Amino acid sequence: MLTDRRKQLLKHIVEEYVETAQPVGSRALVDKYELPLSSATIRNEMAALEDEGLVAQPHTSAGRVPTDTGYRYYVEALMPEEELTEDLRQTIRHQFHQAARELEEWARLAAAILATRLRNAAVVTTPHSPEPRVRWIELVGVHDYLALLIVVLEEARVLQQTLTLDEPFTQEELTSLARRLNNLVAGKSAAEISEQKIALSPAEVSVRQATSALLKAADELTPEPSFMDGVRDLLKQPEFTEGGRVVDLLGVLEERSLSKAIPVAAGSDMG
DNA sequence: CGTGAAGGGCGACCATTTGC
DNA sequence: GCAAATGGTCGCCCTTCACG
Repeated sequence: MLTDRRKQLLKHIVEEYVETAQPVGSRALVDKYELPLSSATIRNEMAALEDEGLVAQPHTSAGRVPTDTGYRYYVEALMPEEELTEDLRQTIRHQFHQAARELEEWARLAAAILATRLRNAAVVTTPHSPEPRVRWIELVGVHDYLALLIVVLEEARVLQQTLTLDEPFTQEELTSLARRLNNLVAGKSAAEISEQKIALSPAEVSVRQATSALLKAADELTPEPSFMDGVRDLLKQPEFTEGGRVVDLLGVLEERSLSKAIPVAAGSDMG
C-alpha cells in the first residue's frame, strides 16, 4: 500500500515523464508542482517508490522514470477517469451491436472508437495465450467419409479443418465421438494432448491428432492480431508536421524518445 | 507537566553523470 | 576538463507520543 503522498508523487512523475520524455528529478518536481517539501524528502520518497518497483533510475545521477509496473499502477489507480455520457454509451453499444460477431471485427472497432475518443493513436490486440488450450471441439458431418473438425480455444479463437475418415459416420456418431474426446482434450494444450496414453478407436486417434496439430499450427504460425487506428490524429500534432508536410515519423519518435515515453494502453477489454 | 525516544523533514556536503 | 544537474547520506531540528 502506497501512502497518499507517494501516490501523488508517482502521478507527478508519470505525467511529467510522458510530457517531457526526460527522467524526472526531485528538484524539478518541487519547483514545477510547488510541493511543500524539500527535494531531499522527495528523493527519499522516490527511493521508496523505486523499492516498490514503480520507478527506475537510468543512471546514478539521473532522475526517475516510471517502470511498466508504475505505468500500470498509474492507469489502474491514479489516472482520472472520464465518465461517459449515457448517449455516448448508447452509441458505442449500438456500434458493437452493428458489427459482425467476430472477435477481430470487434477489436478493429474498439481501436477505431478508442482513437476517436482519445484523438490519438490506439492499438488493440485480441486475447492471446502463450500456449493455446482447447475449450471444446465439435465434429460436423460433411459427407460419409468427410467431417469438419471445429476447435474452440480458451482464448476465444476458433480453428477448423476437414478430416477424411476411414469409415462412414452419421452425425449422431460424430457428435458422440466429439463428446467423448471433449472429456480428454478440454483445457489441454497440444503437448498435453499428445502425451495422453489412453486406448482410443482409430477415428478418435485421428481426431485427437488433428486437434493437436491445429493447436501447434495456431501457436507457431498465427501472429497475435493487432489493430491500430488514429495515426492520422497523431500526425496532425505540430511535432510531426513541417511546412505542411508530414516529417519522418520514426525519426521524430527516436529524437524525442517518445517511443519509450508514451504508455500505450493496449487491450481489448471494453468493459 | 517534564522528559526521553522515535520518526519525519530539511539543509549541507559530496559523488556521479552528462553535455559542452 | 569543467560546469551543471541530480541523488545519497549525514547530522540537526521539530513534532509526536508514551511514560513516570
